[in-house]
Amino acid sequence: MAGSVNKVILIGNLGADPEIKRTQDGRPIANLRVATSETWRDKNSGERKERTEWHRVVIFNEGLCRIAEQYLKKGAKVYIEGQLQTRKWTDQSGAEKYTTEVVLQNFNSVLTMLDGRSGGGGGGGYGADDSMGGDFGSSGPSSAPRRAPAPPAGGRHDMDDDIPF
Amino acid sequence: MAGSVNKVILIGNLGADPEIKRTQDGRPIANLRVATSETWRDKNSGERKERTEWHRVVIFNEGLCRIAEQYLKKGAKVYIEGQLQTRKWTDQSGAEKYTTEVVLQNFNSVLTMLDGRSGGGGGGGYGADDSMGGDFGSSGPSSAPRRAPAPPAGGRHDMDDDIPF
Amino acid sequence: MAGSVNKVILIGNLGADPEIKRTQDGRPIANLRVATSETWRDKNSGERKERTEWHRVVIFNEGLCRIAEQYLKKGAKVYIEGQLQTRKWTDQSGAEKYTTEVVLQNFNSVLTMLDGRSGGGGGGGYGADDSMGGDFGSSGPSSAPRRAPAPPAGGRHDMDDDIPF
Amino acid sequence: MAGSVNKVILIGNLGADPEIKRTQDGRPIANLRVATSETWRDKNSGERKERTEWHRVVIFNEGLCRIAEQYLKKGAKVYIEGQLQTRKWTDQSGAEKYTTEVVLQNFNSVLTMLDGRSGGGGGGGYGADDSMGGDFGSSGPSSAPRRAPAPPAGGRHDMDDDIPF
DNA sequence: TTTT
DNA sequence: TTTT
Repeated sequence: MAGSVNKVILIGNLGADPEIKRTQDGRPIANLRVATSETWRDKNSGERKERTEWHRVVIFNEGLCRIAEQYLKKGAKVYIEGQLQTRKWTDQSGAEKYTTEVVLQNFNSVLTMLDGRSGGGGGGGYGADDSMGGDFGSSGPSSAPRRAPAPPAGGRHDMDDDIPF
Repeated sequence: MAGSVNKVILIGNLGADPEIKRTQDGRPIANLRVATSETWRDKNSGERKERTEWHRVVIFNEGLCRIAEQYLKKGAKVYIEGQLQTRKWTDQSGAEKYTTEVVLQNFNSVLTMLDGRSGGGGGGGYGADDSMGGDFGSSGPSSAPRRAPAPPAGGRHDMDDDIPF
Repeated sequence: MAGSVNKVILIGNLGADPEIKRTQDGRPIANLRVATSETWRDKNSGERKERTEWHRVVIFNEGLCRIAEQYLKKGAKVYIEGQLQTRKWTDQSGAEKYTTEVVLQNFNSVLTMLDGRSGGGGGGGYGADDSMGGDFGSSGPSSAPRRAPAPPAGGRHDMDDDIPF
Repeated sequence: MAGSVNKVILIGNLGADPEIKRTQDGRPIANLRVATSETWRDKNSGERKERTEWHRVVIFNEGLCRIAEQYLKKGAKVYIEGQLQTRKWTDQSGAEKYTTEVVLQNFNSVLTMLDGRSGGGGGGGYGADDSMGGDFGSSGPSSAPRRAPAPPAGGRHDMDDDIPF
């Protein structure tokens, strides 16, 4: 159609370790179960309420699969950008089913770990808050070499790194 | 869980006129079918490919329902911000089904018409490119002292309202 | 203009404790300095590079100001949704200056703490990963009649509020 | 810092035709002036108010520059995804200045035309509502085995390309 | 079922 | 300087 956008942004926690499968020709596919939740106080009763939503996240991007496999564990908090896709399938009884997933496949998919918890079982490894950028399959931010030359004055690098992050 | 985000952003076209229902206590619910699509050229064959995705959008917000009812028609291009929700239901045969929808219900839902096409049948009305802001149901003052001309804070008025809300 | 969107999404860390000021009529304004950074490996040299960007975030929303004041400290990791605004001002020498800020003021602003670090000095308090929702100034339920499981009726209060708003 | 996100989403109109410059080594840079605006009705006076915000958008991505050059004109409505960057420069009088821009440079930048208006002067050309994807500079195969018809993973081809990239 |  |  064009002029079209299909984007999902989630910040949530993994309900289980990632499941990694492989296609016949060897490419990895990672499946994540991600929970988001909202809490509010009931207007009438004053009770604290909570609603948790579970999302099926499927990663076809090879670099992001590797990240998922190596660093994500049950309980990890993640930032995800993907797109909505609904697929049809048939269960054992022959009944038609539809499943909607958040798919990370395109150039503009992002998977970032927001904490460094090792999760349920595994030995963590990856440090807290280490960046995992997005789409490891391609170039990446591509340095900003042209920043210096043309634009007025010295680059656009407001680096104040006395701050110890 | 908290520290959690569940956001869907769509720009797409309505596949049909909105369907408006009412709850027993009179509140409106609007259902939209929104198509997004992406096109690309096949790496190998060089063919032009297209993939269309259909989204179920459900609007519980009363103001946005009114907008949908009055101004949106089949074919209209819309900008939508909502959240993902999956609900379980049982069909006539007793089989359990799940349906995932993009829900516009919270304070941060947005529905904006991006063109003024009258669509399939109906007589348009609402002007091309008119904004329809988000969540017209409530507000809350407070202002932005340093901003010279600034919309009321807490207001949900990115709207063009000759519309009587 | 209408049919228009102006949205900024940041996940970053506070470079300093929030600064809270008050307008003459007593409303709070919070200023945050938020750093985002990206790292990548240089194509040619193979070196690891990093670029940090500093953002000025201004909160006019009263509830979010309180959150900032009470729970955010230097070093805290936050999720922010706001809008871009550029304002003109004149410095002491009479020179015209422009400053671009990420403003949290409207209904669709969000401020969420993504960790529970107490930051540079202060004693934390707010627990890790607690959500702080958006726009605490307003509310208004509305339920989700079709949602099968009765519980998740529709609050618009992505907040965790043992916090007394 | 890591675990960081810096994203701007705009839907607005071009205030002027794009300005295209070239670096010494021949790479194009496109500058856009994009207006977003919000309208609301004043709580007290009942007057209709409007606030327009002007954004400086800079495109370093070569494919997107070409799109801008060939298809965008004054008045065009666009969808933009980029990131915030502030750069420092010195004016003729030696005064230090800062300018904040929405930069389209990374893999996850998007520029999509939302209408087909030819704008102020020029002869249109590009059809209404054609998509123009994001970051045409690279790609990378891998596919989506379960998706019946699916765009190549890792590809950045939300594009309609009779355009020869 | 939309759109190009 | 756009758009409505």
